[in-house]
Amino acid sequence: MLKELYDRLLGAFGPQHWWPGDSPFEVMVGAILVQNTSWKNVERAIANLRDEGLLEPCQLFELPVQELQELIRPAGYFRIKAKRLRNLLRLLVEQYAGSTEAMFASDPERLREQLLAVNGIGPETADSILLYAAGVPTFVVDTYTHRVLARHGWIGYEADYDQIKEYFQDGLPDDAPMFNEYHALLVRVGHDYCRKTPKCDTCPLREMLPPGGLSEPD
DNA sequence: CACCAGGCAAGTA
DNA sequence: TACTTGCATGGT
Repeated sequence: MLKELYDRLLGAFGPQHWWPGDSPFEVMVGAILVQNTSWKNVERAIANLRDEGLLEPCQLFELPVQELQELIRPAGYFRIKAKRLRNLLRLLVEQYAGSTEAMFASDPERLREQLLAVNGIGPETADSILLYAAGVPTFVVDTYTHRVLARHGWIGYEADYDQIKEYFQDGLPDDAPMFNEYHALLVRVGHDYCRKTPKCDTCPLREMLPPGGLSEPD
């Protein structure tokens, strides 16, 4: 069922080419910066860091917080995100000598716990780092995932992050590239068709509703 | 003008 | 435990 949904989304939209950034570290930075923010704004912030030669763990950790704030300002929430970035950098630099390879060599479940212990990293950011930077086959859940599936009756609106994550991982093979593409496709269909004013009439999923059909938004 | 974007943590009762 | 609010820029 979930595989069929994936095939249909891929057929309707094609590959989304999401987020193999120039380096795993850049992906980690982006994972923090994109929290509740459009990717377009994040691109400017990352470009600022790249122009300054700061897309490297130790260099960035040495940068004073105020300067970091100014560089990432276009991504919004710049004061809190500067703190959050530095919290992540502290883990990377102090526990893994600033090496993403060393960090990703760690056991994925242990690393997930370590990431979640960082103030400013919640489940989606942790899983985004694991999947998109480390290549670990873990499913990333976001607000669109929840909304699309709930509205189509696949899950209940009350389902929480870990329940939705399990729902996907139990129903699909452990395949990181597929999880990568699946999440990107769900964001795409959510953004295009499943907003607060839905465009369900033209949604590609309209023809594959499970028994129960569309439910009311929230 | 209002509303939204690839969340998260802190505050309140 | 279960809600609510703050965080902030840039695009529609």
